[in-house]
Amino acid sequence: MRLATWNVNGLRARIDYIDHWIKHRQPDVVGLQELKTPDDVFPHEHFRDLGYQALVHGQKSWNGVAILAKHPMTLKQQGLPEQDDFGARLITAEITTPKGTAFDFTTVYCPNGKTLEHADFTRKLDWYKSLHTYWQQHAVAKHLICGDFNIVPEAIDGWRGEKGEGSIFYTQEERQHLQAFVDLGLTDLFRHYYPDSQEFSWWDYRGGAFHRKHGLRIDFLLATAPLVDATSEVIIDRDYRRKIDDLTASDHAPVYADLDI
DNA sequence: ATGCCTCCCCTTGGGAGA
Repeated sequence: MRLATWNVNGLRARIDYIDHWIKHRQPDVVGLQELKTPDDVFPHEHFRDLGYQALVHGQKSWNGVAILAKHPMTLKQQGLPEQDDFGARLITAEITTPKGTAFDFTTVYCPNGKTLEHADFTRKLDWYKSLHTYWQQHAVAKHLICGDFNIVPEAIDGWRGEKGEGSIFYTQEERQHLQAFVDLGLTDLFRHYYPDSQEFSWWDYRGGAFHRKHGLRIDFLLATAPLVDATSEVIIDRDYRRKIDDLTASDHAPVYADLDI
């Protein structure tokens, strides 16, 4: 079972690029973020032709999340309670694998926060509080939450290293909210399997950041213990941050894990 | 310090992204 997360930076602008990745990697379930697409024009038939059912929580211009699945899937939640006015940023489904294992899959597009001084930074922290509450109220043994968290967990996860400490994405306040999920029993799959590796999942479009290795690891797969135990591999798919022919990549790479469930 | 690039919008420049 290959479970993936990907901030695609515009679903409609990325659709041909996404096809390449899906055909080469053959994921079973994909959490997508930053669709920038209203629900009424989501290309359901396009993904159906590739073998996927889609559940969508979109909006015009900004934000938007979706889950693609090759296996039976039912919607459990659209939108983070108490945070509707901060955009379409959360969707949860229950998925049943061919082996008959049921698990919950949540994907999130966490707020950016803009700057430490901006009102959106406080709202970002509040949004995390609501996510924490949501998580506690939807506790199931097998649950994976993935997405763009817009937090650099440790100095190793940002190209600026220790020099970044204290600036937005690297603050203790933001990291405490990530730690709260660890305290609730979730594990960052990539860091669990690669304790010392510096790999990034996002690179700015500007200034040749990808080639200069100026990136951040902000896209995670967080899993409960039974799913951690079932995981055999975790990949940050940086090849898919590169241009394919004339197709522009997202500024985020896909991240996926293979699980025996 | 700012822009770099790319997306979106009842577009043609401006806001947002991280």
